[in-house]
Amino acid sequence: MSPRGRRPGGEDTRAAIVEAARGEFAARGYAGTSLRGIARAAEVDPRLVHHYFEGGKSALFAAVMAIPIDPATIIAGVVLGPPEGIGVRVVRTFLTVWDNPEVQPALVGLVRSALADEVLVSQLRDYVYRDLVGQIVAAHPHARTLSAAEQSLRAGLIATQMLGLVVGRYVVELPALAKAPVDTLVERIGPIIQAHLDR
Amino acid sequence: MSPRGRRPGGEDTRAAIVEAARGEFAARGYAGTSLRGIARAAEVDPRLVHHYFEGGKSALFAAVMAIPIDPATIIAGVVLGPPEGIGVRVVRTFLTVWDNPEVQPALVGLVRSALADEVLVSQLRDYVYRDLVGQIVAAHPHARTLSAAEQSLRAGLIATQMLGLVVGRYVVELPALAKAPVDTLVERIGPIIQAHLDR
DNA sequence: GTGCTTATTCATCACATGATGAAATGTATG
DNA sequence: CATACATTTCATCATGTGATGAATAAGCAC
Repeated sequence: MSPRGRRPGGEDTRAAIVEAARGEFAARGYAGTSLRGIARAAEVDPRLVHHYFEGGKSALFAAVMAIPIDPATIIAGVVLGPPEGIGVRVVRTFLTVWDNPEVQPALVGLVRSALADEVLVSQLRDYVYRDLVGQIVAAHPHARTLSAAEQSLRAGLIATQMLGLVVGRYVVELPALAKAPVDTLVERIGPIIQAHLDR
Repeated sequence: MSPRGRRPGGEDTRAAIVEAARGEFAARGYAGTSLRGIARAAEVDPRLVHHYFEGGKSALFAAVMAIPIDPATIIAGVVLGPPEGIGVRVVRTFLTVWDNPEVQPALVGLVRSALADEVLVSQLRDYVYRDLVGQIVAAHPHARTLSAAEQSLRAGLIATQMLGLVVGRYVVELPALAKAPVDTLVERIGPIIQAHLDR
């Protein structure tokens, strides 16, 4: 009962499409990107985009921007260890993930597109708050004892700092931020996060 | 030699177009917004958009998003006064401008669109760095004595914080941030900016 | 080779977009 | 009223878009 016929060998063209799509989405956002533009960038017939990604543009976006990162794992690594070091661990972990050239284009594209679209932005909001920053605040021995409103505020302030870091370093690419070594940023920003949690 | 003919009285329809355009650009970004969509939202014939804004979409965007804010004036107000209060003044001034319902939609639309577009983002970069944060750093008695590289880094870190504030409070609209009163944010974030300048 | 399956190409559809032209309508001046 | 100009409407163009169908080429099992 082995499968007949030609094998789905076209792994290279599919990869070309994915790569081109990542680039386009990252540079132009979701609305500004066209399937034909992607095909052009990948030097491929536009029909192939539909062939490999049934469901069209949205499916392609979802497939290409599927981040191979489990937030729970990230959080787990950050939360482990002494509470007085959470700040620097957050920043370091964050930067390590984002500096990984494997996932950076996808993340940048995701943020660029999410910030420009009403429905995507609500998903981003939930993600940032519930899956990331909220977890961090809830894991800190002092911060977790605060009122719910105060915890939300702390989470918001931390989110502010991390969003700004992402936007400044990876989206807007402010020179000084984009060039700065990870250690420098950890050293400068880590304590800020820590202060939001401690005091 | 008084002008003959009908007066350009249609001030209301023009206003409707402007308002609709602001809303659309703010919600969908530049690429995601169509002239016909704007006309539809304004309940107006699409041709009128071209009639009132010659030059099409880009001209309309430029006209509608022209921010009635002079950065120099803003900076001047912030820089005046004791250096140890710059941090809180920056944050307060910033929030006051952005909370103004007159300009908020335009600013949000501008940021949303800028973050999704390659060429707009470079303008945003120059603006943030040269016209805003750079000026602040250069005006601080301690920070201005630092090396150029260090000044850039400080500016970048401050930009991080302010960008994050904007994105978090006005674009993503994280609940705790969006609801927080100005005083609270000034109190929490002001010292962070100050620390970037002082130490 | 024969048959089956996939990859690739070509052609095309219906639709939305930005843009422009021309006519019709309204409103002021003289 | 007649003229002049702005507003508004209607019609249309070329182009780009996402999407689909059909045909051809290529690889693998039998």
